[in-house]
Amino acid sequence: MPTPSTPRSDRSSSSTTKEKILDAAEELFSELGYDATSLRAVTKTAGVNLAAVNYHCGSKLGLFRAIFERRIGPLNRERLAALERARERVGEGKVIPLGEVLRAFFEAPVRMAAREDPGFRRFLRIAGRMQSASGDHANALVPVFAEVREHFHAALRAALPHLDDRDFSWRLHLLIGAMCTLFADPQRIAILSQGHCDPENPDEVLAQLIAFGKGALGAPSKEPLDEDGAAEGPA
Amino acid sequence: MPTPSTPRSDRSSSSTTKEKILDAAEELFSELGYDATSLRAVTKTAGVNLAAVNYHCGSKLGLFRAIFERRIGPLNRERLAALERARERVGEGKVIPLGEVLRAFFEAPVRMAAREDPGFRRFLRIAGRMQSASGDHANALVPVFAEVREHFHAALRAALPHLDDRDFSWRLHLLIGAMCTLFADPQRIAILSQGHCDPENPDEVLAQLIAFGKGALGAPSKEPLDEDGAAEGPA
DNA sequence: GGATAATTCAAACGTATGATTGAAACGGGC
DNA sequence: GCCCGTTTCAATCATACGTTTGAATTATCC
Repeated sequence: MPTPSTPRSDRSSSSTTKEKILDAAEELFSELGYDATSLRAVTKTAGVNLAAVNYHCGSKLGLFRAIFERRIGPLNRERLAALERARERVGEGKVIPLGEVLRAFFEAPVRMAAREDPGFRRFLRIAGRMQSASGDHANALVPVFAEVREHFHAALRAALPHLDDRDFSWRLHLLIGAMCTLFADPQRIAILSQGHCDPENPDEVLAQLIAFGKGALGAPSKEPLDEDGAAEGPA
Repeated sequence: MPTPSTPRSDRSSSSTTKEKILDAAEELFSELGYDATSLRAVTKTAGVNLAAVNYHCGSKLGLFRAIFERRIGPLNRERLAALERARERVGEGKVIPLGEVLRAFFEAPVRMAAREDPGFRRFLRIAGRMQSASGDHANALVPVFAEVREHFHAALRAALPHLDDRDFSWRLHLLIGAMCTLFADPQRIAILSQGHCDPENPDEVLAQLIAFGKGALGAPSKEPLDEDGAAEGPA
């Protein structure tokens, strides 16, 4: 029963074995997926012994969970804090405007991915892929997003009184799917848009996500009866 | 070099070996993913010999491609036909309204998945997952969607003159991501919405996708300068 | 109905995987 | 300076994988 209380007193020389493993696994999982990544490839990339991952994480599934344990806390905290700031800004009982809620929802992951640490970007890619994955490793982290989801669900619901429950659920689900697709492979849009879009620019990504989300969530509830479905967007 | 010219004269008793393989593979790939599905599981489910898949499809990757070869033709044809019908409806040089283009884009997969054949639903699930997958099997079918994508790209572009190229590319990419997430796991929204949403009802799915897409794509190009991001959706 | 091609089958091949072992090396506390 | 808990390491286990083989079986054509 190894319960590493104080892993190392001196970690000046690079990093812990476990951190090296997590970094390597993050990289490989994000590029190859869970199944296609072998522990041998992980330990080789990390420059550690094969048995180290079982020692530090217990199993391959434990390694996957450990990746999330390292990153999900800061991300969730930042998201909820941003929502709280928005709530304080508008006042106690007031409804937070849609754009503000969406900004609070998108800003943390976008900004954190843009900061120098490439590990977080890779983590986001893994997380985005889990939206449409199955298996133990995917099921293991359903609860991990539950709290954030509930808070933003409530805030968005309040900002969208014109929608009934069904419309609201549909749109929120689709919007999260759009976000996850973006996170799952940011480079794809750079290629498909032939360079028009720059997924490396956090301001651009954020602005686009918010504009997209506002339009999608804020669209009218029931289709107006006129048949021509021309864009009613531009004021 | 087996080149099965006429596979079978009598196929009254159930189906061909290859069809049994494709059906089983479709089921397992859609539930477990490509890597987690073994040929042994496929052949066992299909009730055929293990070597049959290599005989009929060449390899596991060939099996994956064969699944797409069977389904993608009818889907693409139906989508392009729907777009063509919409084009004829509005007249030669006219711009097809956004809602019509979106309907042509979404209707075929939604309707085809709703018809009795459960195989197509599974195929859609596989296809949706490929949006955020990597590896040979995912790369193998990039060109498979190219033609449809180009046609709808052009039609949507014409319907959205108020957007610049960058905004347009962002929104289209995000919209396709939202759709793929839905196809990749239709049951998820039924669970997360606590039964409010019924992904089995094609009319509901179609209406929601179109409403979502119209709002998302049709949203104003540049953020209005007023700071409160209240929903401008409801007229 | 016999030759010929197409298909099915059981068995095996070589390799890769996740996990485990037990001994060796390391580290801090006294 | 020795002891003990922690960590590393090479070696190995059992299993699962995709693929291949060659013989047996079945369908097709003349």
